[in-house]
Parts: sequence; C-alpha cells; structure tokens
Amino acid sequence: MSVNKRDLNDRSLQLLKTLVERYISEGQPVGSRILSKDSVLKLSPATIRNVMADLEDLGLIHSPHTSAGRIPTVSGYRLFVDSLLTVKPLDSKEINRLYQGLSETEDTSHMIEAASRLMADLTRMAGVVTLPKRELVSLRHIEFLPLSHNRVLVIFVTNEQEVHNKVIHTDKVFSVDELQQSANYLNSLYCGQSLVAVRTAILKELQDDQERTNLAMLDAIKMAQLTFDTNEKTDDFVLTGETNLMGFSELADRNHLKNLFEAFSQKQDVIHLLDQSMKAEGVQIFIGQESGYQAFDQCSLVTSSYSVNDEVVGVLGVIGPTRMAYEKIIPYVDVTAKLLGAALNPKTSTP
Amino acid sequence: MSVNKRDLNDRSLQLLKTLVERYISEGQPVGSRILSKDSVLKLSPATIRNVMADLEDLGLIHSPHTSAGRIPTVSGYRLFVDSLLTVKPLDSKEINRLYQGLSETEDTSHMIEAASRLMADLTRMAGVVTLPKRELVSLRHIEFLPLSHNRVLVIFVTNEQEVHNKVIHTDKVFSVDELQQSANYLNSLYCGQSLVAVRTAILKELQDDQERTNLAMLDAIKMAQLTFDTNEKTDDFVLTGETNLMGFSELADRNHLKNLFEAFSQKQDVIHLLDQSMKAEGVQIFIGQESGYQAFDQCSLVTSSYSVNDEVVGVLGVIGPTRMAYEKIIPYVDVTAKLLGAALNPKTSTP
DNA sequence: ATTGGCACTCCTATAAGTCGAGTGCTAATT
DNA sequence: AATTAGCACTCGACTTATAGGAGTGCCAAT
Repeated sequence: MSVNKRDLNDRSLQLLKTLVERYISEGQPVGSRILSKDSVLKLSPATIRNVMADLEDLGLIHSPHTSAGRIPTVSGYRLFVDSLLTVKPLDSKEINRLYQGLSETEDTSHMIEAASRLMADLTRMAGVVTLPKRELVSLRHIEFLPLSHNRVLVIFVTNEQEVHNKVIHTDKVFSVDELQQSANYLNSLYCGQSLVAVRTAILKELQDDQERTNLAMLDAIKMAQLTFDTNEKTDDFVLTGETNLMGFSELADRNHLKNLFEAFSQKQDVIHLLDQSMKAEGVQIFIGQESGYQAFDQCSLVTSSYSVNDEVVGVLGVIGPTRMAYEKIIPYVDVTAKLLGAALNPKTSTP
Repeated sequence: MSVNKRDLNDRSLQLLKTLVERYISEGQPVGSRILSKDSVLKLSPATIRNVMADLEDLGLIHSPHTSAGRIPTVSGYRLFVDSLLTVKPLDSKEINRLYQGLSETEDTSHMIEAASRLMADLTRMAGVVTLPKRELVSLRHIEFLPLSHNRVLVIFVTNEQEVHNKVIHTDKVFSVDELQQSANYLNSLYCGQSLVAVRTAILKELQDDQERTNLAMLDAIKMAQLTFDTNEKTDDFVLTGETNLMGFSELADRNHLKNLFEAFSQKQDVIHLLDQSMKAEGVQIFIGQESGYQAFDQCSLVTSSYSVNDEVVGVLGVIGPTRMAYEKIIPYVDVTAKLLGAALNPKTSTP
C-alpha cells in the first residue's frame, strides 16, 4: 500500500524530495524543466521525465492533466515526511514567543487556549489542543448540594482553581447535613491526590469488606464513585484560527469548507482523530485522506501528545492544507507540546 | 435618509412589495415583465418600468447592470419589513417542535443551546442566543476557597444547579475557617435572593454604619461585593448553525465568509449588536450594513429580546443573508423568544 | 395616465483560435 | 546501458468573435 524508502534509489528520492519541496513552496504542478534546474542532481529534463514516470507508476506523484507538471499524492507526501524531510529547528525568537505566551497565563484553561492560539498565529493555520486528561489533575476540594428528587450536584475543584460540576443520581435522598458530612469525609481523605488515584482508592474501598466502614462513609464513597467513575476520555478541545483555513485555495471549495467546519463544530471526528495521536509519543502526521474522514480530505493534521511528568496527558496540533510547510510546522508542534507540558507541571512552574 | 411609507402611493408600495417578495423567493433580479404578471396590479411592463424608475430614484431598488432587473437596496428591504411585510404565523407543528425541544432540556445552559439550535435548524441559518442576565438568577449557595497570595476562589451556585466561579483579590490573607465562616454567613443571609438583590443589599450594608456589623461579617460582605460588584453585561452567547451560512451564494465570497466567521469567533461585534436589541422589546431587524459592521455586510440579523417575569433578560436571533424569508423568520424568532422566556421562568416550569 | 413600439445596452453562452507548458517516445549520443 | 536531444502531440489557459436574449428608457400613440 505505501511505498518504502528502500524501494527507490537515491536519485529518485532526491528528485521526489525536490519536487515536493517545490510544490509546497510554489503551489504549482512541477515540471521536468523546473526540476532540472532546481535539483542538486544535474540531469536533463528528459531523464527527469523518465524518473517521474517511475514515481508516477509507484503512485507517489500524479499529473492533474497531460500538459501539467506533477504534484505529490498522499503516498508521496507520506514518504516525504517519513524519510526525506529536513526539519528546520525553530529560531530562538520563536521559541521565546511560545514560552512567553504560555508563561503569561494564569490557569490551565487559559494556558490551553494560549497554546492553541500561539500555534494558529505562528503557523497561520488552525491550532487545536485537547484539555488535559484527568490523570494530571489532583483533587482540591469537593462539595455536594442536594437537587430535587434524588439528584445531587457535585462541585469539585482540581489543581489550584479549576472548578468542575456534575449531577449524579443517588439511590436515596440525602439531607444537606449528610451531604456535608460526606464531603468533609472525602475532602479529608483524598484531598491532594490525583483523580485517578482517587478513583482507584474508591474502587478498592468499595470492594473491601463493606461492614468495616460505617454507613455515612459508605454513602460518601458511593457518591464519589458516581462522580469519578466514568472512564471519561479526553472529550473536548480548544480550536483556534479556523478562519485561517479559509484563505487556502485548495480548501476554497464551498462544500469542502462546509464539511470541514461542520466536523469542527460536531467535534467527535476531531476528538477521535486526536485520540489516536494520544497513544503515541512525539509528533504524528495525518495526511489527507489518511485520517479516514471525508471532511479532512485536503487537510493534514500534525499532532504531538504532551506530557507532564513523563505521562501523556493530552494532544495538540495544527490543522492545515495538505500542502503545508511540514519542515516548519513539525517543530512548532513539537516545541509547543514540550513547552505546554513543562508549563503544566505544577512542580516546575513558579507560583 | 430612509424612505417613509407615506412618501409613496399605494401602487408603488404594492409593486415594491411584489418585487421584494419575488427577489427573496427566486434570488434573481426582477424585471418589469415578471412583475407585470406577478403583481395583483394589472399593469403593463412599460408602466411598471416607470414606477421602478421612481423607486430607483428613491434608492429603494437598483439594477446590477443595464439589462438586468431590479433588486432591493437596504432601504428597500427596510421599507419592506417595516411597512409591507405580511408575517406568516407558524403552524402548530412547528410551534410544537420548538416547545418540545425546549422542554426536554435539563438546565438553563442546555436550554439556551437548544433554543439556538432549534432556530438554526428550522431556519437553516445561524441561531444565536445570549446567556440570561444575572438579574434572572438567584443565589443558591456560595463558597470560598483560599488560593496562593491573597486571592480567593469563589464558587457560587445559582438557580438550581448553575455553577459559576471567579477569583477575587482580597486585602488580607484568610484562613480556611474564616472563609468558611464568611460563606456560612452569606448563605444564611442571601440564599434564594436574586443576584441583583444581593448586590444592592450588600452595597447598602457597606454604606450603613460599619461599626454595628462585626468584623467577620464585614469580611464576608466585602468578599461578596468583590464577587458580585461588576456590572457585568451579557458577555457571551451561543451560536449554532454557522455552517448553514456557507451554503448561501450571496455569502460565498471567501473574504466575506472569512470576515464573518472571524467576527463570530471574536465575539465582541456580535455582542455589541445583540446588546442593542436588548434595549427594545419584541422583534428587531438589522439589514445589511445597517449593523455598522463590515463583516455583516450581506447579512441580516433578526432578533428578539426574551423576558422572564416581564423583565428582559437576554436576546436571541437568527443570522442569515439579507435575502431571507423575513415573513417566516420573524415569527420563528418571536415565538422562540417567548417560549424560551416561559421555559426559563422557574415559577411556571414544572420540576 | 397608460401602453405599444423600438432602438439600445450589456450580460451570458458558445465556439474558435492561439499560445505555451509539459509530456511521451524514439533515436542519437556518451 | 544510461543519458540526452529532438519532435510530435496533448491539453488547459487565455483571448476574441459572435449570437442570443433579457431588460431598459424613451417617445409617440391611445
């Protein structure tokens, strides 16, 4: 299905590389004459035409029509980014801008937003950042408020000041005092622990001999379980700079644009795509239809997971047209992921 | 600047009405021949041409080029919606759909979202709803958590289960106990009152002889003031169905679309526009450049404020191309506003 | 006051023709 | 055996020409 580097000789690879680079920078199909001048290889247009015919047979490039040059196919881009790309490191000014931009934020959600916006601004495409997984966050405070029927409003604060809330349905109706007691119990027991740790502790508690724990404690544990049980995935992300995508001619088609933006507002496809990158560390790239989603047909997605304390807690990335300057986008995403991970680390960040 | 109904005779008005209706339904410039057949007036094309020339002189219609028909100008649309429009009442099926859609929601924010989405779906344009003003909401519970330095995280619950939070900067550093005490005091005193009522009560309290209140109480009052002091305007809205706007040929221009969507994501222009409608009751319409914002050039905005207990608490509306079916959109917006107001009223809604 | 008639304008669509870029193939060259 | 020059060919982009038609404005007739 996909073509390996070893299936080709150096000359063909060099030619493909030059062709893709040229196409990315100029946006026009690349012909043999141009390649003959552009490439470090000193070959006549005729020779290059032969090589290009081979590359076309392998499905790496194709011609929009007879008398146009060639443009890379998805496979061509894939081989290019996997094996031929020479990544350009960011200059310190840009790193600094990212660093500054992330430092100036006051809390996690602002930082996520800033990361997304910085990437969008720097790359002039769309930036996306998932909210950090719960593993990262530690419980600061929990509180229960009774609602009508046997529903309870749970408010819990994580990290420094992130407030979450959730409605749970309990077996019986609790009084304000009972709820207060439960909250006190949980606060004293689990404060400062990560949500994951809390969850496992609670499960263990439930499995243990239940008679040992008194009834009030059991109620508290049960409510905590309802609150934290869902194995909630990363279920939301911050997307900025979508409008940048409207500038690209390859996405100019109205239907294309509509599908893309519908995918953005429906969120689920984007989430699923980002979830895939969650599994791997480092930069990942989805080119064109590789994503499997119609809406992202002419788009590439460059992602990187970001980690806190060596644990992957989220994903961020850049969405743009397939024809993007990968050698610049990749380091942007890479560095942003690292800086965001570092900035989120409560141990290294200054208060 | 704008043309009044009385500046024209009935025949001209009838003709303008037919022309606008025809243009709205067909999307093509309307010529004298078509009007001659379409209008209830039995006039020859030649006569109609004379009338149209008058209407053009008044700036109500204009011709894209010599051999095209006429299309309404902004003034033409304005006169049409103000004086000529025959609004079509919604059929009961649609009212029911709106009613059902709003009833099935569990809390305020879902209801706002539902209202926006319902309008977008029914009109196939973009729906927008501002969050209700604070006047509407009553305080249910308040809580303080200490942060680093002398900052305090305030969490307060309004209505049934709407959770808000805010960081305030206090004069001195408070202990957990002190904060707890303050919260208790405020909860006992102001629970169940509207935020506005709370705010005025607090201001009064502060102005009163301060020596009478003990120190702990004073701290509580001060913190409450910091929490509720800002005369916060409606500062956010829910927008849905933006992608519907990509389908309209009159907005198809890439730059137009980009400007429009940038205005959406920047929010401030939209907010300002919606704020204007807040002042008046009932349906308001901004046609094309009337809004004053470049981005809304080819768009019209049909809004209505919505009220709870006869008090305006928010605005909702529909954004679409200038060439929209006002006679249908207006009742959609009108009815949605009324239903949303009713649904938000805690006294009439069933638990 | 209204209408038929008519010359005029300007858009739209179609067709034809030119140009140039780029190709594939073949034969000559290295 | 690999490379290259040469050449006929294809095809899209652009220009120009032409016909057709919709709609107008104006004037004279009703």
